[in-house]
Order: sequence, then C-alpha cells, then structure tokens
Amino acid sequence: MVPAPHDQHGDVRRLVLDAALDIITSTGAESLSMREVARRAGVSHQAPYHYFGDRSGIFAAISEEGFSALAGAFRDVDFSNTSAAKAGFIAYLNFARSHVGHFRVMFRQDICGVTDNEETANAASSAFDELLQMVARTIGSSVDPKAAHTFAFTMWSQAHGLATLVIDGPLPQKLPPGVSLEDQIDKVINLCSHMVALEAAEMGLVPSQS
Amino acid sequence: MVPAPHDQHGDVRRLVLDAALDIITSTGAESLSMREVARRAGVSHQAPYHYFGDRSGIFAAISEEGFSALAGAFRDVDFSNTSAAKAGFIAYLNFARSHVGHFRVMFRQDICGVTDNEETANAASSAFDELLQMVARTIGSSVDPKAAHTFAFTMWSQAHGLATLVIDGPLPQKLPPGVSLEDQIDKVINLCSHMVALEAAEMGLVPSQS
DNA sequence: CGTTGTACTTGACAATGTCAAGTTGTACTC
DNA sequence: GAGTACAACTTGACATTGTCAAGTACAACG
Repeated sequence: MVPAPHDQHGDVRRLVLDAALDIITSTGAESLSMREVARRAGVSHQAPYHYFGDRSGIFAAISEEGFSALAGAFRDVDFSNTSAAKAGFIAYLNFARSHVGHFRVMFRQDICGVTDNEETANAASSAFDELLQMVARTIGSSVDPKAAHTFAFTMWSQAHGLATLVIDGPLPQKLPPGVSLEDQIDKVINLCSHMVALEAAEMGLVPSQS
Repeated sequence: MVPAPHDQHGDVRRLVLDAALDIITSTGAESLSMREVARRAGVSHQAPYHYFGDRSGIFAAISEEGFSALAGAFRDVDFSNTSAAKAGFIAYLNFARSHVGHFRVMFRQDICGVTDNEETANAASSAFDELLQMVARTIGSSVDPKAAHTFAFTMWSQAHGLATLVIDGPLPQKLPPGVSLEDQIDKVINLCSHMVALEAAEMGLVPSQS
C-alpha cells in the first residue's frame, strides 16, 4: 500500500529540508545520509531525490535558504543603538548561531557547489550586496569602490572567522579563566568594531563612534 | 598471495595519509572514502583501519599534523621586514593555501573531534600558544592576559575568516573588476594589519608601525 | 623450536547513493 | 467523460561504502 501523497502541497520538500537541517545541526554535514533524511521526514528513501536530484542538491537548497536569510538579517539590522560595524558583526554572529545547520553548509562549495546552482549563487550575491551596503553605512558611500570592496572583505573575514571559530572551532575550549563564552565573543566583537571605527576615522570619512 | 609487507617501516601510514590529503585537497573532505584511500595507497581496504581505527582517525591524524605545521609556521615567521601582525597574517594565509587538505580538516571537529584525540588537542594547543606569543610581539607582553586573549582571538578571526573565504568561500568569485585575487588578498591583509596597528597604538603599548 | 605481537590480508554484512521502473492521483484536452 | 499527460511519489535493484571478524605472514624473543 502506498502512503497517501499530496497531503499538502510542498509539504514533503519542507519536511525533507527540515530533517536535513536537524541532522546537520546536531551531527554535522558529513553525517547527512539521504536515507536517514527520508526516514526522519517519513517518506520513501527516494522522495528526496525527486525534489533535490542528489545529496548536493539538498545542500544547495539549504545554502540558498541560508544566504537569503543572511541577506534578510543584514537588511533588518537596527543601527539606532550602536555603530553600523558593531551592529553588523552582531547580526552576522547571531545569524550563524541561530542557523547553525545553514551556516555549516553555505560556505562549503565542496559539498554544495555554490557556483553550480544559479539560485544559490543569486542568493549569495544578494547577501554580498547587502554587506556592501552595510559597509557603505560604516565608511561612507563616497569611497572608491575598490576600497569599499576591500573593507567589505575585511569585515566579512572578521565576522566569518569569529563565527566559524565559535561554532566549530576551538574558541569555546580556549577561554581564559573566568571569562564566559558570551563575554569573550562580546569582547572580540567590541575590539573588531573599535578597530573598524579607528580605521574609518583615519580615512577621514566618518566620525569615530565607539 | 599476500603482497610483501614491511617494505619500509611506517611507509604505509605515510602513504595512506598522503593519499587522504590528495583526495581532500582535490575534492573535499566529504568525498574521502576509506576504500578509495586504500586503493590509492596501494594497500588492502583494511590497512588504513589498522593505523587509524576509523575514518575520523585519519582526520584526527591530519588535523594533528596540520596544527603542528601551523605552530611551526608561526615559530618561523620572519619579523624583520614587516610588522608582527602583518607577518602573522601572511604566515597564516600561506599556511592555509599551501596546506589546503590539512586546513580543510583542522577546524572541523564534526569530522575529526579535536577534543576526542589527545595528540590532536595538544598540537592545537601549542599552535594557540604560538599565536599568543605572536600577539605579545604585536601588542607587548605586559598587557592583561585577558586582553591579550581577546586580541589573539580577534586576529585569529581575521586571519581565519580570510583564509576560509579564500579557500572555500566566495571571495575569489566576488572580486571587483580589475583586481586580481592576489591583489585583493594583499589589500585585505594590509587593512587588517593597519587596523591592528592602530588599535595597538591606541592602547599605548607599541608604536604604530605600518 | 614455540610463543607472542605487529602488520597487514581476505571475507562478510548491513547501510548508503543512485539508477530504473512502477504506481497513484490531478489536470487538462478532445 | 474517456484519454492522455504529468507531477509526486513509490518499490526494487545494484554497486559501493564503513566496519567487524577472522585469518596469515613475518620478526623478535625466550
């Protein structure tokens, strides 16, 4: 007997994606098996293939979702209470920590091939555009585009490095005595934003704000 | 017929490790299969298990090797021609780019469990110690240890983020027109070191050097 | 010479990724 | 309203994988 299909349109796709994210969040991307995903989603072992083609198709879909969410997070940043740079760092880290499954996949083109999938590439591009706009808010929009690019990559590197070191790296295990993880993260973000502010001030473009 | 063992002592272990690094460098860590490794190393499909226990054992060994090499790279940094910070950034990125296989594994405790393996953890610790010493050279050794830790994590984040964005991330695909990858990397490193120098100067601890 | 241990080997098995070929319900034409 | 096309799955099959179990060969030691 065949289980009733079409219970709700698009249901299965979402179910599969959520099951995959569950697995990736708890045990990492390597341990994602198509059959385990299918089992958790309560569908046949072949259903995921119908929607995603193959393993990397699932990763690509997750990656796309992640980049879209990241772009959204950048867009929704609230700059009222703090410097643009600091708000951006916080947004990036918050995104990474609240979307561990997505984050673990998004920057791994060895498994999801960002360049192979057009939709994923578009999502990544629009996230990058948002980043550039945020940088413009930090150092001003009248700067030479190449300098802005360099600044964007630099801030991205800072935020991305911190996020990966926190999520999968050794940072949580290397805390100095008496300092909690949250404290340490806070301090690093403060230092990063301060550096960015100093640099921006030296460029003479915006007033140095804490 | 059994192939002659003991051709050279320790040979097989090295052969297996090199085959694994080949695969990881060219197609990523996911695609590493024990049997493919064994095939490339020219041994039976079970020989790798003898040395490494299981898949994650290979990753742990690679990770250990990587962290030892990284510690060595830090130790060998030449500070004569440039600021300590910049020299450190360059060393980190050079290491990552010349040890792609190792680098892809070292920070992925989902696959190699740094914490599980004592030797790997030791290697990682000594690399971190070298990093702290390098930071001391940058901001002076008389600083509050907690502040030094924060500084170390921050510089590590910068370097690590840049390296991952270059190796597996979208940075090479997002270059502004007319800028080569090497140029862009150079610029980001310069900006990072400059920020670090500004910060160190503001802390009043060392003279700001380009 | 016998024992012990290391460095492998072959064999077996369950689980996986993926291809191929159904099956079932929906939608749309004629 | 019968026929056809198609999407959304399904079951079945197969080669490949990770890993356990059980050899086998050689060296070293007593």
